[in-house]
Amino acid sequence: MTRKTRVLTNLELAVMNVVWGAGPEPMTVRDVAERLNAGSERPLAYTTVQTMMRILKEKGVLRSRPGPGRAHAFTTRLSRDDMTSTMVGDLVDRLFDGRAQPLLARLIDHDSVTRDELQRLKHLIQTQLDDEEDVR
Amino acid sequence: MTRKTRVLTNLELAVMNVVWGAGPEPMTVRDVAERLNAGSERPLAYTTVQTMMRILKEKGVLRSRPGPGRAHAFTTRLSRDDMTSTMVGDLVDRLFDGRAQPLLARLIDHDSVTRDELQRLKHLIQTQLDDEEDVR
DNA sequence: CGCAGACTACTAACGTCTTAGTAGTTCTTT
DNA sequence: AAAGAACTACTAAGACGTTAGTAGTCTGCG
Repeated sequence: MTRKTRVLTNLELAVMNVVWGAGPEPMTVRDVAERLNAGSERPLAYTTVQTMMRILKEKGVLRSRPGPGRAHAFTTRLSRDDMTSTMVGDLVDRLFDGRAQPLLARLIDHDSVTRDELQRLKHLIQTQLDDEEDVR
Repeated sequence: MTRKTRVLTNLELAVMNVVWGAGPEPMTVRDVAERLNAGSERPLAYTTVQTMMRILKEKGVLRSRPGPGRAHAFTTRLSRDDMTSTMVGDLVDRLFDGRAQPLLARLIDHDSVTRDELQRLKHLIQTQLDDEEDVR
């Protein structure tokens, strides 16, 4: 019952943010559930988290081995970066017909970025341009 | 039965791309269905498109008035830009905790952008920086 | 050893998305 | 006026997402 990976939904992403955020150590369902529910007014049931992690495994985002005690030890199979690429790519496809430039232009235009960040981006772009120069 | 607007799904987006792409003239279900199915190997049923447009109306993306003949004339209530903002914002929230900068950095880094486009972006950023200078 | 707790696997129910059919109404054409 | 075409409103069904319950199994403690 392999699912097509594509994009993660809200809850899946919430779970994965916990797993990714915890570094490379494997996590059990309990680990994730606790961190996820820490300070939440509407905590999710243990079994809900468990179901999510099963689905994430089916989607190929998580992998599991027989873990500590009777629990499963889950580790990531796709990095946050991998998933980010997929999801940003998906959005770019859907909204901008696969072209990244319009997305960038709009992000810069709509003052979602501070002055400082703009400066840093400019340098980043310059670096990128220089790098390509070298390659040539 | 008003639906929460948030994000458009694939098919909704396909329909809206037709409507947005047609300029400001109102469109009927038939108009959209025809353009949508033009050159498609698996055309959608007329009623499918109709259902989509009803949902888009419920979501506040389309509006309709008694149109030509017995049909409804649909016009957009949210521009492509509005929707883009919503959806990009949603992605940024979900993936980057609301910060646009990491998204930009990643787009620039992952050579999804040509050299030419980078140049243009640099200018865009410069303009943006200059503008803010003026404001101050 | 026997029980309580922890854990998994399975199942369920409801919502929304996708896709389309049916029934009913109006317009046009003969 | 009758018939057919075009159009809408309503309904439906399957897939997936979200949320959780139940049943069954293992393990550690008294």
